[in-house]
Amino acid sequence: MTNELVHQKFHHILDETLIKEILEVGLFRHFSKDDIIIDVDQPLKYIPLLLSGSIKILRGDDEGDDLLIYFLEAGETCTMSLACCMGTTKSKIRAVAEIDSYLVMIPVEYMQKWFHSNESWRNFILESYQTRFNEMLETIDTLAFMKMDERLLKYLKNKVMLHDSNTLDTKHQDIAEDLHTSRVVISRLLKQLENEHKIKISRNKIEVLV
Amino acid sequence: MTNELVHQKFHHILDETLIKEILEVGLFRHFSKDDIIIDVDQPLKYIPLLLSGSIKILRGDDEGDDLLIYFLEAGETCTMSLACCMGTTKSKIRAVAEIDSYLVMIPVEYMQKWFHSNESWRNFILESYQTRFNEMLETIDTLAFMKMDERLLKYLKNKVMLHDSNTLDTKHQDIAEDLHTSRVVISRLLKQLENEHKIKISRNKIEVLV
DNA sequence: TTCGGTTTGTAATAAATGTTACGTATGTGA
DNA sequence: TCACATACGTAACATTTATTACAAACCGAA
Repeated sequence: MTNELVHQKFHHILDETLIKEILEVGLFRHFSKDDIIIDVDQPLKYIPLLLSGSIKILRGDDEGDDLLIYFLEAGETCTMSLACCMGTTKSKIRAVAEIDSYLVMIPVEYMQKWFHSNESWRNFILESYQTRFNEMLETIDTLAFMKMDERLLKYLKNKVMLHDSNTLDTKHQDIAEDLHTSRVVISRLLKQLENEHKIKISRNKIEVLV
Repeated sequence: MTNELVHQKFHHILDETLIKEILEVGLFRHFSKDDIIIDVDQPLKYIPLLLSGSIKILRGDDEGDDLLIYFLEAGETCTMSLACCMGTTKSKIRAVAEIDSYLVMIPVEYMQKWFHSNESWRNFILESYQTRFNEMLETIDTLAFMKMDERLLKYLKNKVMLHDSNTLDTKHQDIAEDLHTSRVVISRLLKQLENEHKIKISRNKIEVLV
């Protein structure tokens, strides 16, 4: 079943030989919602390929403060881990399962080997880097140029897009943590967005109208 | 003379054959201080390798507002251009010569070709990505977790480090643009840093003491 | 239904940053 | 040396965001 998923999610970019090898050496793992897949300062020994679900990539500082950088979706890999694996080998980010998720974990040594031996893997890595690079730029943009109310709306819209549903079941506190601000600020701004008829709020639920 | 520089700055990472090819197909360019090397929305047809000098990589929004992302030093390449070249082909950043600088510009098609044919080039690209990735993370950190006074001091220290001199000849307005704030704010905070004996201010000059 | 924990609303206040306005210093070239 | 542009200092004020505190609403379990 997981084998099927590997084919399904990766055959468009990785060649048959490689997929076969992935099935041999990869470790299949399941994570439940809110499980921490990798944490800051943990050593990275595997490259994750996401088969299903969704993973939140966060930057955490020393005091446990977080900031959402981007989401990982099925068919993608975490470029952070690539960058980390090659260099310091310590994770600089935290990865948390947003919903139940299945992963294949590839031991780093294969990542290196394949990079020089398999063209489709090279392209995959390169493409991943590009995608994430642009997403990091986007994040920087957001932080540097946007006010909190804009950031909040953007965050909500993005979540709605990824979830394929207009309604998010989330509490204000969670949003505050992702955007690295306080719950009070989020509540205030959500109320404001509701007054502008852009969202509808109820307990543990936010309906996005725009 | 520029040929010498290519060897000097890149022989530790790129092999002889490749360097020879770079000398054949690369275009040598000189930029003076404050020259715009590439601007937002310009199409990217070349990968730059920096031979000497220093280049400021900025993110610019629509209204001409800027934010410094990182500096490029001799022996490095701009990973942004890699990411841009492969994808949208339009630059998402602005590159400005910080001081007089010499570059070799490699046409994109070679970048692709070498990526699959030359191991040392592959490693170079991969290493560049790692370095920049970490720097982008650092930038995100700074924006998300630090206050303006901390950001300012960090900016000054970084510049001092890159310049090999305790004294920066820069005006408050320039700093304000790099950090995406206003001149008044920078002047205020600089004064504050001076009172804390961390810097010494004079016209067009800042001496960093810590 | 009642208790108790969780989630949300809101006010009051503080701190950080942004904006406007204008005065003062400093260097340059006529 | 005088006029002028540029760079800097600073006050007053506006806006945005953070913090604290507490009340109200909601929900599930006993």
